[in-house]
Amino acid sequence: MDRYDAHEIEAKWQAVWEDEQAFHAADPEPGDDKARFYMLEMLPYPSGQLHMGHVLNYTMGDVVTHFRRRTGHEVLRPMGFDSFGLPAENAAIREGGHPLEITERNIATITNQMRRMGWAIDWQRVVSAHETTYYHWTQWLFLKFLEKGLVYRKEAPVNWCPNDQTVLANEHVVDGKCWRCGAVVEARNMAQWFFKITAYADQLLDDLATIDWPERTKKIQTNWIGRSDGAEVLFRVDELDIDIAVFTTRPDTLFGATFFVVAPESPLVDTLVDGTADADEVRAYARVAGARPTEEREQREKTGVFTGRYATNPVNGERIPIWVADYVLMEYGTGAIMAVPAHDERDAEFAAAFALPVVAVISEDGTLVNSGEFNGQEANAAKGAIVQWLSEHGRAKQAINYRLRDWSFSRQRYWGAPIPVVYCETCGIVPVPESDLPVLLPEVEDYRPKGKPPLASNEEFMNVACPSCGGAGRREADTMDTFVDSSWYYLRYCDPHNAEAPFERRLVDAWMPIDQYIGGIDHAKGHLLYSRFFVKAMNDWGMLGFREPFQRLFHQGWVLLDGRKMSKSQAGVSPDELVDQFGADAIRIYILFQGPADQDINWSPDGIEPMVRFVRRFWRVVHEAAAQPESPAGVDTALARKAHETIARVTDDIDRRFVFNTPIAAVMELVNELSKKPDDPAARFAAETAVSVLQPYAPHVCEELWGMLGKSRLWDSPWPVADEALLVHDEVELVLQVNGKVRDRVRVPAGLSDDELIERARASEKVQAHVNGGDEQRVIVVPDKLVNIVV
RNA sequence: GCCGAAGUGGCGGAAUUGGCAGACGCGAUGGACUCAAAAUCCAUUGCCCUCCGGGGCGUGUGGGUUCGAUUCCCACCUUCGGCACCA
Repeated sequence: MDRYDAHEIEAKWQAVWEDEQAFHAADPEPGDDKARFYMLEMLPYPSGQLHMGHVLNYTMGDVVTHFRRRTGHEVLRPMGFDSFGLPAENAAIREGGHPLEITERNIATITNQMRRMGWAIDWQRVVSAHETTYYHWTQWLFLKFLEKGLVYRKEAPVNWCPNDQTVLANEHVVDGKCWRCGAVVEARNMAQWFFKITAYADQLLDDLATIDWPERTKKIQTNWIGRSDGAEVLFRVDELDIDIAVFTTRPDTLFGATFFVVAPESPLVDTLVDGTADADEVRAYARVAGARPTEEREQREKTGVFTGRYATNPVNGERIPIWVADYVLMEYGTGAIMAVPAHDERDAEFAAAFALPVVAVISEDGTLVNSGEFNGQEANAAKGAIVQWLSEHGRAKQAINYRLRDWSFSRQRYWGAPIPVVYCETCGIVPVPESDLPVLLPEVEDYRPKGKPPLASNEEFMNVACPSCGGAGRREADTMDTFVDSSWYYLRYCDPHNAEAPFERRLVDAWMPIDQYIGGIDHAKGHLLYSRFFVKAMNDWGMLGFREPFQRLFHQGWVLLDGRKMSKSQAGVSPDELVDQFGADAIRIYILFQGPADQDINWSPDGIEPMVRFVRRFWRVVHEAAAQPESPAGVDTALARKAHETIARVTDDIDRRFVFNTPIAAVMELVNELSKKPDDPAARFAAETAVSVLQPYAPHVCEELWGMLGKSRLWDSPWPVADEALLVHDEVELVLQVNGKVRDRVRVPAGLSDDELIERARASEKVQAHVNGGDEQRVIVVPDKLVNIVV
């Protein structure tokens, strides 16, 4: 028997797969009816090397890829690099090189790491965001969104990261900090580009019901979109002869509105105070309060000033004072509220601070009081009734508000796709014509951020003729957020070399939506929301024929080092070093055997050595079995049954349950059984089965053993099918309970009647001892499993 | 504050539809092989008691439903995650 040499075997089969392009997915032919499966894991940022978190992610995807291939699917399993953007650029700054050079070096390193892990990737479809052949179409899509009115430029308060020196999307501010670098984010007013994702808020919410995603992820998106159903109610300011609208989710409390509040940034402030005695004072407050940094504003100590004006409550005609206070936000609703201190905590605090009246309108039993003709109605029913009554008088309408904001995606950084527009003094903002794409990212010496976009100081890039009038124009100097690149990369994989269009609809429709997507839950409200938005928009324009990109989603857990997420450069845990030391197969088994793949793993190398031992033992036991004669077809021994049971368990675990640790345990059990029965007539069959079902986990050693068993091309061989007849046991262990406690176990033939089973139970001495002559109250029988005697 | 997820041996974890708690692996203990070690193999291994037959307890805590609960229900504790002056 040859000694098991992981490195020799792994290099050998990796070379074969490379030569054959074994995992290349064939393009769909028009009219073919192949079963297809699109398996995708989130693509890596090439800001360093792979770490064990990637190894978990991609090994899991690899098991699914092999399993689906071998169960008759044409599987698309591509790979690419999210190579534009902050992660890669910051890596370049850290290492003191140019982003292009650093990025491409990292891509080469990661590619090599991926090959050494033996992952079944279609290497002919590699896509990198920074390649002109890719960002050409990112720019093309930008123009399309612009043309469709789903992209706009606006001066708005945005999140500025003082460390990364760029604007951040709301999605990437966590607890007021930049999610990448942790710096406290500042509010700044800047002209920025936005995707109008809010236009799809409802669909993004409703269509969650159509996809198979973890509930917690749907919850995150639901919270983030933050839909509130309510009403818009008009309050009249008689002196000025104007109406002010407020949004409320509690129209049932309208009779309890005792004052009215306007946000300090609201343009209404000026209108309201014009000509009042304290106008200057109010304006001064509004100016200071409106400019206050967000963190300070969240201090919750209520501040505000009375405007001197009154609004009329449309339900009862009461005149209530209008205040300006910074606890009301301009961004949400209408920037003005009716305040009901009796039933809103914030309004209550404000009323307490400024001695404003409080009128309760809902009693303890949940019905309305002090509410005129609505008294006695149940609060929820009253909501509709009051809005109905008001709308008949033209003073209210049903309304919906969202928390979701438009996606700000322009970045004041170098390493990204240039935004293809030109500013012209005569024509304004002019899109670059499609025929002039791509707008190439110029090579600049000094790409570092300095508070203004680095491209702005490149005169050669900036100065361009206006595409519309031919006069002097200036290019947009901001670049696109890397999340724009990753919002459509999975579509490009379907048609990666298309030079005429981002993709051909026929190809995308054949593969999409993605059957299984795997990636970190940290992308729940960013990438996963943006991508859904992109697909919905493109579907509306007829570019593709589906409305959701990711049909099934799974989040792998983190690989933690000392309780923290692993980063790309942790000493001693580089996949390369581990492969050098233990071999790829052992690493692959190790990372999936640690526990359920959606659970965090505390990194410790201690678990790897046992997996190496298992692979060696597996190797030895299969070699011993190979010396045995072929197992006869339909061989029926306990070992044969164990093998069939293993097939059934592994298949069900991967296919239906989507768990990856227990199949390894099942194969270990089979190998243990086999090692105890080396002469069993089913020994060879058991060995073949173990090799076959372990192949998705350890493709190299299994391929080698498959060859040793006289077979070839396991990666292309059909997945084994368990013989149903041999899954049924003819003898079962019957559990005997007395009063619900296990007292004995006996082996009985399968399929006995209830009466026969009770007979066996009564015959047990141990059962008799516990029944101890007591009266049988009741006997519960679970056929082939259990008898419970209650005395 | 609102919403959600999770809590099982010394450790990672298993138990799929309410039916044998602890599969599989680690670690530990004892033994075989060896001059010795490594590797390998065998046995034991939830806790407590034991006259070695067995008995009691046990899945975060306290209740409940049930013949029977890690699994279902209620309350609570702890940890983690999302949202949060969002009207």
